[in-house]
Amino acid sequence: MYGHNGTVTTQPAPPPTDTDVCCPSLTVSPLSLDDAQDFARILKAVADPTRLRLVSLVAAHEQQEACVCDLTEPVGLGQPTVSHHLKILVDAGVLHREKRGVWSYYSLEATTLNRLSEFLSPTSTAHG
Amino acid sequence: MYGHNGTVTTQPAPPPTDTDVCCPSLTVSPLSLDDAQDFARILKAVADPTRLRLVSLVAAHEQQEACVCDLTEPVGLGQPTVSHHLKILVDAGVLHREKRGVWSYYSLEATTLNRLSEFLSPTSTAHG
DNA sequence: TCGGAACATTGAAGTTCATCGATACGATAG
DNA sequence: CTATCGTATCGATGAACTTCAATGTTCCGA
Repeated sequence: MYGHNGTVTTQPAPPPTDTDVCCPSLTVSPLSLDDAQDFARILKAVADPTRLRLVSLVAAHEQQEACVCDLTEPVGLGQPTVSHHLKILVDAGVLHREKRGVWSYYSLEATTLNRLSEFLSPTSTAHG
Repeated sequence: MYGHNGTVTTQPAPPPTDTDVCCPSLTVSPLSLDDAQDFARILKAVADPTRLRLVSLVAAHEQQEACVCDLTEPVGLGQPTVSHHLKILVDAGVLHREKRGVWSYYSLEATTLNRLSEFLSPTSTAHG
């Protein structure tokens, strides 16, 4: 989609590279609009001081999980606001929600953070 | 400041860990409000599809630098809008601007992306 | 000195977002 | 069944963000 101003001469149809298929990197090749929107969606979920603190609180909590009542006080916000932020993090795949009885326990979704970390890493090393 | 609910048994006065001083990690200990705001600011700069594409275009360009005129067409936006996004990225420390003649050449600030990558990495490995 | 080229800045319009109060939902205790 | 507790959702409000058109600024060539 990017090289349409030039004409393809040698290669007839170069297949997408491994980086394109498995884990696109920010600094290797120009991002497609789809990949850009995909990663921007995840990044936007984390790009908020309150949500960063929520993630860190969940990760640092016992058993690496916490319910809403554990989080409202540390971040100093109301329960609906905290639930709202947690929903955004769950929708983005950063946190995982498991309901046990009346409580909702939130835990880390390490895969998403790892994908983000490797995406931003200037030197893409390991390819899942 | 973080482990005050427990009692220290062996160490008399544990100094702040390297992670706290050098490069705080999202999943190690609860973030301070300052650190959260600091990283949220950088993340917010990158949490946009257009800006992600701009960064990737700069990184993939020759000499790993590009001027505004190289970027307006690929992202399909006007010059003022692209300049606006680039300013946000420069202010966040993601890109570096160097003016040569009439042109402004933007290049990657690898340190910031590296810091972000390690910050998000679930298993903090290398420090510094 | 004048004109043009490349880029930055300003002002405005439309949209999205963070936050709160009120309310609804589901589970448990009595 | 009723009351209560922990959460999720809804509606509203004020702020922030994205985008563009118009204008300002700086540099180079004639």
